[in-house]
Amino acid sequence: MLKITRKVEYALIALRHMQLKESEELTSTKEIATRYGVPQQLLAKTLQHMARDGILEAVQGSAGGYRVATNLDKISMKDFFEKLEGPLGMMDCYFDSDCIQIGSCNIRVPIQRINDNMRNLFSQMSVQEVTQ
Amino acid sequence: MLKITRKVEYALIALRHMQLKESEELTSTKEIATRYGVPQQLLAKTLQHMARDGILEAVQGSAGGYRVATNLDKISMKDFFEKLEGPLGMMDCYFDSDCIQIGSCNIRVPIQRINDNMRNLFSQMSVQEVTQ
DNA sequence: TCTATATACGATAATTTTAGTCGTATTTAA
DNA sequence: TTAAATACGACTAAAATTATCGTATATAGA
Repeated sequence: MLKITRKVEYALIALRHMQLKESEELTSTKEIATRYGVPQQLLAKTLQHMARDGILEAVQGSAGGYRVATNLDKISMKDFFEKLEGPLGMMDCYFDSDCIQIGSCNIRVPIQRINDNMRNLFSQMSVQEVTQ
Repeated sequence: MLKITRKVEYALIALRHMQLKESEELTSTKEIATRYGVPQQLLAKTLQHMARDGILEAVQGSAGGYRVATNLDKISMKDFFEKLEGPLGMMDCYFDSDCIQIGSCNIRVPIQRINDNMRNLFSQMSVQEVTQ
């Protein structure tokens, strides 16, 4: 429970790796995959995902690759998680309300309180803090 | 990602239900299962688990059941999670160090920092706060 | 003493989620 | 033209979670 996924893990590894370089320099999927022993195809999807979300800029073609496209100080870990994995809730009923038991559930409100705390924690933490 | 499990969910539902009663009164698995529409066998295991951990007291036999056996104000959500689900880490390497990539991993330390924050959050929150 | 109704718990099955792979298309530097 | 890169939907595999089964034991009450 309360585990981050490989997708997020690989994304953070990639961002941290890129931040060790000059900001204009490109990094290929292969470079990261071999350097950190990570499955290249899955990493590729993750980087593509981040490119779609505007976190990375992709350069296509033979000498292509990715570079950081935004100020990571301005992105919270909460937003980062949600870009990659969707809504951040400890239980689905935080967003979805189609749970049949919703009328009889006695912990919905308290769980939402916990969840607010967790979202708040990750709202106050920037990606930069993690990858710098 | 970052989801609590049904086991924890059912445990919280049960505790909250019991706290609405006189402290000596017993609650059976069936009572909670039918009241909240929760699978009885799985709930049973969860309650047994809590009994082993000293959170609940079990009374066997025909008119048996469970009652809260401890001061829930004194148990943090972190300890509660760990009793039910084991070590609370966003990545396994927080506890296990047999990851092959541990030498080349560039995010171990930052991830541990995040994890410390999360553990800290749940350390400061009592079960009572959630189930009262 | 018998029966109904509880808890106790290991083993197993089903389901869901996560992780990883495949195949193909497109882009572009050399 | 070729090699090496990104783009991406479809699919498969693996792992984790959720749920069930079967059996044993305890005990209140008829």
